[in-house]
Order: sequence, then C-alpha cells, then structure tokens
Amino acid sequence: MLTIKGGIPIKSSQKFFHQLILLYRPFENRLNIELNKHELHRAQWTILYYLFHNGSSTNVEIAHYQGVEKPTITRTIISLEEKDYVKQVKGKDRREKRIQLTPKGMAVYESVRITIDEFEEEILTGISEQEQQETIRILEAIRKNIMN
Amino acid sequence: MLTIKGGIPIKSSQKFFHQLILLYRPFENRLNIELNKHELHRAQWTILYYLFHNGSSTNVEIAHYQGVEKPTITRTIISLEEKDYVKQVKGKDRREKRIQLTPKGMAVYESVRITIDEFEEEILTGISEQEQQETIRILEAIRKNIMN
DNA sequence: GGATAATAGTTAGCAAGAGTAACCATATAA
DNA sequence: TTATATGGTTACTCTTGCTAACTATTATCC
Repeated sequence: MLTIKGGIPIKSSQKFFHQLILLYRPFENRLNIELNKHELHRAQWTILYYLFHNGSSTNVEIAHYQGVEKPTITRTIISLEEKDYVKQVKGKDRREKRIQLTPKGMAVYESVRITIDEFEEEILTGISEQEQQETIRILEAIRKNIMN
Repeated sequence: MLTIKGGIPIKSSQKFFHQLILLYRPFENRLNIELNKHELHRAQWTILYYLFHNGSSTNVEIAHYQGVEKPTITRTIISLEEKDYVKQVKGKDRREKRIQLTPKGMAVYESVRITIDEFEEEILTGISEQEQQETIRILEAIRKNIMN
C-alpha cells in the first residue's frame, strides 16, 4: 500500500502518476527521433495511424478520438496535404471535409511502420504479451475515467 | 497476439503504444486543470514533487532524472523562485546551484497534494491496488528500456 | 418559410514546454 | 599552466496545444 522513500510515505496512486509523467518525455523524444528519419512528427504520425486503421475521416472525428481541439487537427492535416500523404474526398455535406490517405501516404505509413515496430519491440523488451495486454486494458480504463 | 480491426491485424505492441499516446493528452489536460487551481503547471509541479521527496538538488540532477535538457529546468526553477517556492542553498562548488523548497513551497506542495490525490483516486477508479503496482513496475521497465 | 441553432472547419494569436548552440564561470586533470 | 570537464544561463527556434472569433452550411422550431 505505502512505500517509504526518504521517510515520506508514498501512496501507490501517487507513484503510478509520477511514473506515467516520467515515462512520457523520454518516450516522445525517442519516438520523434524515429519519426524524424522519415521527416514526420508525432502529431502527424498519429493521424496517419488513425486514417490507416479507420479509412476516410473528418476533422471532428479525429479531434474527438485524440481528445484535442479542431484547430490542432486542421494544422496537422494541412501539413500532411502539403506532403501529399492525405487528400480530401467528398463527404455527406458541403461543410464536411472528409480526409483519407493517398497511395503515397499509404506507402509512407507502411514504411514508417517498420521503423516504429522495431522501436516498440525494443522498449517492450522483457514485458510479456500477457503483461502488455493487461496494461493496455488498464490504460484504456484510465482514459475512460478521465474522459467520462 | 493479434487483434483484428477493420480487417487489419494489430500487434499488441502497436496497440500498447497507441494507447500510451492516446492517454497522455487527456491526462495532461486534466492534470493542468487541477494545477491551475493553484496557479501551477505540470513542469513546475514535477519539480516541487522531486524536491519534496529528494531534498536539495541541482539543475543537473533534476534534468537527468526527468530526462530533459538543462535549460528546460533552469526556466522552470526561475519561475518557482519568483513565486518564492524554492530557494538557492550553498552547494559543494561555486558552480553548483543547489535548490530546495522554501517553507512556503513546502506548504504549497502539501496543499496541492490534496487536490492531486483526489484527481489520482478519481482516474484510478476500478483499478485495484495490485494492478496499479503491476503497472508501475511495467512503466518503470519501459522507461529503463528507453533510457538504457 | 424564415429566423435561430447547431455543426464543420478555418484563421489568428498566444502559451507551455522542449530542444540546440553558444556562452560564462569554476573546477579538475594532464 | 594549459586544456578539458562540469554546472548553469541566454537566446532562439520548434512542436503542439489552446481559445476566440469567424465563415459556410445544415437542421430545427415556431
């Protein structure tokens, strides 16, 4: 329940959070180093990932899924359009701007995927399949708790 | 091993990473909302946390622990000095700038701690003590894998 | 049918947080 | 004593996010 560190008791929930915060910076740094090999950043990559797995999507869908505001997505989409990785397709509205991967975007995704797979394997070294599944479940549950 | 989503198989390592990325934004947003009640940001809070648990520390120690560069810490320390939450104490060198919490900083930490404790409990709802411990262990292991 | 609401998206401007490069001052080693 | 290493700062840039205010289109309500 409590661990002692320098005389001050630490609740496991505290430690949990601290660990989550501490993990993110090194993680994102390394991820961006991998992505820079392909001249991409994390925000662009997560949108490629989403489009690859979900097909054509709107700004709002992506923003909602990622838990960020619309203008954030707009900017990233523009940068992906400039690279010719995504293109606009007709939506059900004239308001709606439906976005999907171009063949070039698809190819880039597949290529980056290889780099990222290696990275993922590397930093999950020593963590069993079952532990990974279990942790995924817990991270999902936390996300739900936060987003209600 | 593989889950299927829209016909595309996803390795659990991929899902793991995606989940980690997806968790962070909502998490930091909510954390900052809590911290804003005390006019703090995450970067300041993590330094208060570190100093509270580790006593007086140098810029380099903190930077190394958090996995960020020195100038990042310098900036945040300055903002904490302006609030009179930390102060400089004599180090073993004239180069070294050793920092510790002021009584005011200590009091603020304790007060913010209450807010954060509630937040932590809230978003860990439904996750057992044992699952938390297990996940802490895994997050630590990943961090080590990243940082070598 | 026309005024009002809601929805999708963009633009402009700002802030947090991080990085790099170059630098100063001090301490250590050769 | 000269060269190198260490601790820290300054100046500048980048990414990523936010809010507020806007346009355009669609839906709703009276």
